[in-house]
Amino acid sequence: MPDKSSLSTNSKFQIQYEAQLNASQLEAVMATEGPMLVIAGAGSGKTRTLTYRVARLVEGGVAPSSILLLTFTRKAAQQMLQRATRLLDRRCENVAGGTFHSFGNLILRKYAGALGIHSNFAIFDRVDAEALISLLRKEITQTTKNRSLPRKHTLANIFSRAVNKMIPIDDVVYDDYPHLTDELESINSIFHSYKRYKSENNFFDFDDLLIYLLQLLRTHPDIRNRIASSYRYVMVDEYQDTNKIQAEILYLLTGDNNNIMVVGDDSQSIYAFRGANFRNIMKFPEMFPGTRIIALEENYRSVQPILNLTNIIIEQAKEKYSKNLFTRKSGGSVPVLVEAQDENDQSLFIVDKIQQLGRQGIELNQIAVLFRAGYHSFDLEIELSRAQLPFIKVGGFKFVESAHIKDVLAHLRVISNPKDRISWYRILLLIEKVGPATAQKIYNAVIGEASGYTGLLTVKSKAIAGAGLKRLKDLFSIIDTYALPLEKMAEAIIEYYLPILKDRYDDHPKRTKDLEQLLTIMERYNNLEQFLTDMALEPPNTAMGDTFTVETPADDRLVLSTIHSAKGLEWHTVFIIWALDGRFPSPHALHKEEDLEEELRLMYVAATRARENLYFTYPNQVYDRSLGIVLNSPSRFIDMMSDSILEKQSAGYRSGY
DNA sequence: TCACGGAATATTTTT
DNA sequence: TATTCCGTGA
Repeated sequence: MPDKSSLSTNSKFQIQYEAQLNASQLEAVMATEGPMLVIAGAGSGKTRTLTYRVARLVEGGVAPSSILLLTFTRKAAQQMLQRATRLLDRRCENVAGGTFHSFGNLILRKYAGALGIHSNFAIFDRVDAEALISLLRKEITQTTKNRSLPRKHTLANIFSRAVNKMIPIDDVVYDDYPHLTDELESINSIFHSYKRYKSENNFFDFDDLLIYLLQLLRTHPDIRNRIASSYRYVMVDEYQDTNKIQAEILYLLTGDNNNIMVVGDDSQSIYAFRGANFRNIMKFPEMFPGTRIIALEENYRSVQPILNLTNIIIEQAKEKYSKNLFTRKSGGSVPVLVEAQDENDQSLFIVDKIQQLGRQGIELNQIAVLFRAGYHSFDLEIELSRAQLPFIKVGGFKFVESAHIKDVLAHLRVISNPKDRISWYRILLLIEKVGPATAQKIYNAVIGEASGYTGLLTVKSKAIAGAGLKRLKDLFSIIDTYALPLEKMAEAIIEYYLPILKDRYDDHPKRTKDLEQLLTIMERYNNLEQFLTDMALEPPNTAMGDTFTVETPADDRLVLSTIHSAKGLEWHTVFIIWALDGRFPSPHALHKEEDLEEELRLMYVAATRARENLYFTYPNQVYDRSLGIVLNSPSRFIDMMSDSILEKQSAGYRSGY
């Protein structure tokens, strides 16, 4: 334990904290003891502060492994620790860091036994969860002939929201899905089957990682103490996006020393759909009496004209901590609102503008196009390819969620866990002449064999004499007899799978490339369970179809991103597309004030990503089929701004098309 | 029992 | 665009 006097003087530190931080940042970095809440405005050096604080603690003699840094993504944690390492030395690499979910995973692998759970649980990602829900949903549809049940996707959303907010399913449905109240009985019934299946088969979905962690800490004071005392300093980034479960976990995790620091910005809370509540941040001082509150208000990111605009956006919020953001960055031009004739006109405008910027010497990776939903960029992606502008897409549909990757992973999963019905169905249904009925028969037979996945080899094949099944048996037989290492196993599976892939997908060359990428990733692993866990918890965040080869910062590619995935990042020039009222805010958010507020904050997050240039674009005259009206005005969040704040232009590329 | 095509339908964001 | 349902033919 470092003595306290050494922590409060900085004379013998090699890092020049005073020279490199402003007064508020310095205060946050130097005050290491006791609870602290840092309210950090957009671009105010939040990451910098956390990084320096890690370095500061380590430099002051705190053991790196007793520092826990919880972040929103694994990448964020890695980056901070890398920077701290550059600042100080390699000791910083040993700081424990990651997401709440990965932390839950880590702890539960060790202590699940205390809850009566096997610690070799497998992790269900969203796609798996939906596959299971779909199966259970079908059972209900068949028995009750109820045709109006919500989609699996909707069901998964309802379940997750209920769990994350710690409220009953009924409340979620009444509040957020009132049109489904007639189906409550079925929805609850599917939810219970879903939970039962998970516990019977030792599966954890994402939410379970938090739920069981909380349960463990609540019910086992001894374990809780052991964990709490092993982390003397806890830091949490993006606190505005934590939910009730996470807040309580933190509370239980913080031992007697109370050394907890959370950093966040209530104005940037954009994960309410996942149970996040920005009021968490207001409640923090109540939860931890004696909390020191520090506000970071100087913005180092954006030029004044951008800040003028973003301040007007956030002023519209009804409920917020007020902050006073200011910048010393002078110059810069007024943000621009561009009216396009239609979606393609919008895309052409972006392409042209990016080429212009290129001629001005702005690198592609300094430019980002942001949007509300993954599919908003489809048309733009086509035009970018046509113009041969390389891009990388972040957010939306993910690589590991795409069908061909899931197919290959499913083979590995039945090897890892032969009881995994979802994965068995998945791989069996790929085979010619095998449908749901046959798959079920085979699955039951395999389970009956009680010899793991090789049970398939001894299944009587009179009913199932297909050549396709024979191939699968051969595959498993080879894997089993030669006890192939992970990489060879995957190669064998892919070789088996390629003909199926070619048969099923027209775009198989692209997908084949993805599979090669998967192999590259697997080279780093020698443990199957570890690999499968990482694929679920910390998959590459790039969208499918991308060559997502290891992060190459030098790589000069334009960034396309959902706003959610752009959190915490910044670019020289930012385009926000589809800034059309009825798309952004989305029409579903109009009925409830709090939903509308969240959309507003989302717009704020998007706009505050820009350093020098900010463009909003919207296609005019978009007919919305479900609403039955033509959308033709800019987002209400920016529509009222005067020309001195937001300059108006029109694109008009379409006429010369 | 399976495969396939056509048609209707729809909320989005992520660990 | 993806999902799901339904009918038809093999």
